[in-house]
Amino acid sequence: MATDEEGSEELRAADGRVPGRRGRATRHRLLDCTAQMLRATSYRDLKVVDIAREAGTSPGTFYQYFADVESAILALADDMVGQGHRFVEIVESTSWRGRAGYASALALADEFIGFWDEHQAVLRVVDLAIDEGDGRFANVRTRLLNEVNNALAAVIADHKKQGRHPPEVDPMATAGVLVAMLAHVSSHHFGFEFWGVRTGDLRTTMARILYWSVTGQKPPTT
Amino acid sequence: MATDEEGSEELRAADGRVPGRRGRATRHRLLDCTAQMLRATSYRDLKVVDIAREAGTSPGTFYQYFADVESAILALADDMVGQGHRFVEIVESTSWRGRAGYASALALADEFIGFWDEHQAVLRVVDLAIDEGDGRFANVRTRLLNEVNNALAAVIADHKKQGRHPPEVDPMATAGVLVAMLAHVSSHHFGFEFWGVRTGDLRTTMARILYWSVTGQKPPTT
DNA sequence: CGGGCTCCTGACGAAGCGTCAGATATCCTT
DNA sequence: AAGGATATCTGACGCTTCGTCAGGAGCCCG
Repeated sequence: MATDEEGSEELRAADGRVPGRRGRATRHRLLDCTAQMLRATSYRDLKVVDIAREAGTSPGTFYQYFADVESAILALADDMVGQGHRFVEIVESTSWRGRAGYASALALADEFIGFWDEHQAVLRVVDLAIDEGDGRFANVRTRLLNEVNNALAAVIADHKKQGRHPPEVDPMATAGVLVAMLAHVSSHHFGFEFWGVRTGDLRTTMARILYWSVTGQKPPTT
Repeated sequence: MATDEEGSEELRAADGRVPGRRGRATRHRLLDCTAQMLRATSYRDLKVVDIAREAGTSPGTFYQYFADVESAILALADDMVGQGHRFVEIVESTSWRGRAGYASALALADEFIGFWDEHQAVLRVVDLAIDEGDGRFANVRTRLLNEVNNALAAVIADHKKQGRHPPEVDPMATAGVLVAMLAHVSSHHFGFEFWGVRTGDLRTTMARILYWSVTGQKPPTT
């Protein structure tokens, strides 16, 4: 079904063998150095030789564990996917009614902004690779956001069932657009400073749009 | 003040001279081939040699007019900026009240989706280069969207003055988030098919969010 | 202690980049 | 219309980075 390549059970080296203790340690060291150098250097300037040297090994060794630099970053991104659950917990924590609901909206905006700040180095490469048409990274992004998306869609569908949304509201499309907004604005919030817009204002704005789109009600005045 | 490099008045070749008739023709031919090959090939696989050969010339000639492939695409992107005016016309065409306003919202969503489909090859590289921290492309994107952004902010500010928005609404931040949403969803609308969301649904969803965020009113039922 | 497996090395050929000295085309002057 | 000056083009070259591979070093166990 799925390729054996990055199979979840067995880790394989380039030559097909299953790495032992020493091999796994080297692989891990290479990943650490990749992550560390990704924060300092621009992704395009990340050379295999440099990573290998930083990890105290040689380029040949790097290629034993990863097909290229992107594959190494893909592994880093993969480790990040599980943390997408943080978003779901916020979405499902309240009924989204009244002030508590608006607080959830704010919390969700905060969580997105914080998450993107925390993982910006890796996430930037994810977006970059997706723009270049790399399906492996599109898959990672989908897995990261799928849960929140579905959770949000469920809440919206619920509100629709209670007559708070007109029939033409599509819960899945609405959730998708909201998640896209959250992810993209979080990713580029520094770029807004050109227009004199501070992150705090973006946070409130996104929370208001979120609250209205989910509940169909105006946000409570603060 | 600004660099003379890409000065709006005088076009310069690599050696500093102002190109004549033949030179400008060659430059134009190179740009055309770049645009054409960008649609067929992935940006990463775009080689200077290939572009030059396609244009019936040699790599040396390419470097006479552009520092690298990115610079050529930057020139293409620059030519696109002026068309951003299409968005402004829609924003300013009505008072945003009632059905006519909602029609504007729909039209704006359509225009964004259409524009991104039309220029996807170049816009993809723009986003890509921005993610890599290239200020020249960030500048292009800003110039492309600045007008709509300001126009939208003005409309929102107007509605706020009329008491349709609470004081905590920041027109500039709201406009920024809306434009970000429009641009990003338009750019990735095919990616939504994973969730079974069709472009038509995205269009309606964005128009609703747009209408509410601008006017503070629920969209009229269709 | 030695055979066999695991793991690592660093030099190498391929490929793309950007440059430059010289060749060619075009224009202008007289 | 010839001839010189300027504009434009060429393609081979040196450089860098990439990914590979044949062989060497380390480790474990009988």
